[in-house]
Amino acid sequence: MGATPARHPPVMADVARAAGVSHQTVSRVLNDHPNVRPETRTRVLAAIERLGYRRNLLARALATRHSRTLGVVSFDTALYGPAGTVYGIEQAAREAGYFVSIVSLRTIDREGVRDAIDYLAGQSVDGVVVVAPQRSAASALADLPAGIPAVAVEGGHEGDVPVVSVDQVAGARQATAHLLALGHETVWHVSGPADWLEAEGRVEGWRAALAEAGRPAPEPLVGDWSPRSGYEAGRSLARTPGVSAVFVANDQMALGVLRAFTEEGVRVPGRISLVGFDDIPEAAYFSPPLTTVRQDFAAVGRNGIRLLLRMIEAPGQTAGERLVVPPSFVVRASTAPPP
Amino acid sequence: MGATPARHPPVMADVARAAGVSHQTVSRVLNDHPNVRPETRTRVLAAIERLGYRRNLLARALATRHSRTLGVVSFDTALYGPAGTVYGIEQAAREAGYFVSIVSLRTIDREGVRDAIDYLAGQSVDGVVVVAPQRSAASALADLPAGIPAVAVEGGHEGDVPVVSVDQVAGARQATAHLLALGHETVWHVSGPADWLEAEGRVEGWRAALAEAGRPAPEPLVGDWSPRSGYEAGRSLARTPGVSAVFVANDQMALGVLRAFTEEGVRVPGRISLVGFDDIPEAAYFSPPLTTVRQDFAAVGRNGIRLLLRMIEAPGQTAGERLVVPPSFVVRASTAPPP
DNA sequence: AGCAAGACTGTGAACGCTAACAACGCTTAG
DNA sequence: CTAAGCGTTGTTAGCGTTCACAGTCTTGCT
Repeated sequence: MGATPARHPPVMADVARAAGVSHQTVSRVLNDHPNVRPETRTRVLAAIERLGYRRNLLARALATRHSRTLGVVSFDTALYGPAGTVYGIEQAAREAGYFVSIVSLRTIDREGVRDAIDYLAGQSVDGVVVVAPQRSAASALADLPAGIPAVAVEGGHEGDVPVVSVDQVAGARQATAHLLALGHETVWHVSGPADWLEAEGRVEGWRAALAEAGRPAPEPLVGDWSPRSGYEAGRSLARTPGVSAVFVANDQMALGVLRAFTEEGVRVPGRISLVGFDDIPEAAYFSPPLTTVRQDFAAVGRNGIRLLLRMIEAPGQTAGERLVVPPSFVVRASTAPPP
Repeated sequence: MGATPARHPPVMADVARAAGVSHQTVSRVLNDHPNVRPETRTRVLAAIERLGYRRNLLARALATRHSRTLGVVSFDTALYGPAGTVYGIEQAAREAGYFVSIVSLRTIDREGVRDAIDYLAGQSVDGVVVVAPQRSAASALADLPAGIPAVAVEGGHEGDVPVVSVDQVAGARQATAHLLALGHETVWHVSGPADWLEAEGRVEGWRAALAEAGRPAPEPLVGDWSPRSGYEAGRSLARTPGVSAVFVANDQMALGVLRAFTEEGVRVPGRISLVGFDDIPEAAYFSPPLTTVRQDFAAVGRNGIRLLLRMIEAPGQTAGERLVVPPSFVVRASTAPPP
């Protein structure tokens, strides 16, 4: 009772003293080493409990040279897609016994991604997953610091970093083909912003379906994912003669289009059919309920982690793998044969 | 050239050797200590550059006993509210030169929150912000491990942990008063799930406004925030005679209500007026555009960080502060006088 | 010239943990 | 009866930083 109670939280040595053993024995108990006498173990455990001891993970990571922490580099985690992916990542990592440290970039350029990864490397993360939906982000992966396992999700294939993503082209193709099969002459497109790989993939799929059917591809209207930009595209489309089917690159813009059509007196799907992309939770409750392409973002995140863990556990084969999650097409009430 | 190139990334000692100085001088350069000769500084900098040296933040944190990292405990980061808040937190923390480590709980109970905070404490985070929109989470804050600065956001007042949140009561009151002022006899309510503090606050504000006007409060319908639950409430409401105004506890449910009304042939705002809560990006493009209460989630996150940093820099006055962000009322086209 | 004050740099010891090895006591076989 | 073997524990040395202190080398002043 002579020593003043430590002002700092207890450390391993304190526990050792309290239990009458060496710090190393405490460490052994904590790490489930086999050769500790049961009685000693319980004594140590009791001391830990009594002192409220918590092991310092930083010191542990410093000594072992790995942290059981995975780094995530993301961009605008408030968007539906990235948010869902990051959520999947967190859950999968936790299940595998890893923790997650997130760096969320405001603007996503080569330098930002590099800095983020450098920071994470400084934290001794065991691996990194980069949410790289934009071309600029994906290309930043080309010159990753070697030595640290990394995967990209929601991105294109660049360098030899493994990638997990939803097959945008297939989804867009299916959406377009669906409209064509209903009898529409051609399908218009409201695309996402230029730098986004997903936007590009959807344009590509849409073009491919059109080309397959031998139909002309109208000039796409370019949006920025927001309902507002969809609204503007919708106004323009409503006034363009001959438009009977529109494939919109995401559901939020589709809502904007829908709103513009309502204001302009264009009935959906009576006069114009509409297909979206993503299947946000709201889409089923639009008026009319939106036919769309569902992406399982959480699955993308989970698979990203699975791939990353495989790389961590069996390094070497850093083959530029590519894992594709198939989208699923959800038919609701916004599509019908042309008038 | 005799030494084999280190298999591990270079450490401070390597830089020191390369620059012909002591490791301590390298440290000084890195930490911008004043007393380093300019020439020495550039020599060290050059060596750092040449070797591609990156300081090990773990070791630094271990030595300094703080990590310039803030911990975030959150729940379902895929929801609009928490996602927005977490985004605000990340941005504000980054601006202040802090990093962010996130633990995202699947279910939010006392034990989960405790574990999360313990883990973060083990990471030597300098502070913790808990996104605690549920009563169970908020009450978990009552027995926080002392010593580590913490604030709660989006939560109620419990224990003496400072809280930042949007004034739910005021928002709900305003929404209800708006409907009353339009001439509606009374206002019905579709509430959020039981355990949520925000749901409770909105019920309270709604009740208060009704009581003030001396109007009876109908039994609220309870939803779970999802469009689907709103849809069900909407069907029920459409068939209840005498309903002319509904205040829905969030925009997603309001969308569901809207959909049900459309299906039942109930015109909005012709026969029933509708007010939502949150102002999600989609709300302005509903049919009709939704009158709603906007919450600035990012501001909540930013203020949470601001409060936390104040606590970190000036410990001691852990007074149970309470910072309230005012909501703002956005009138669109879903409200009108009763028929 | 002499000497203190200041600038600059180096040395050793933490920080709290794990890894590697050494040492101890007890059993068991030769 | 002794040596080897095993289970169990303690000791020492890192992991890569920073901190406290002790030096050394300039200056500028008397």
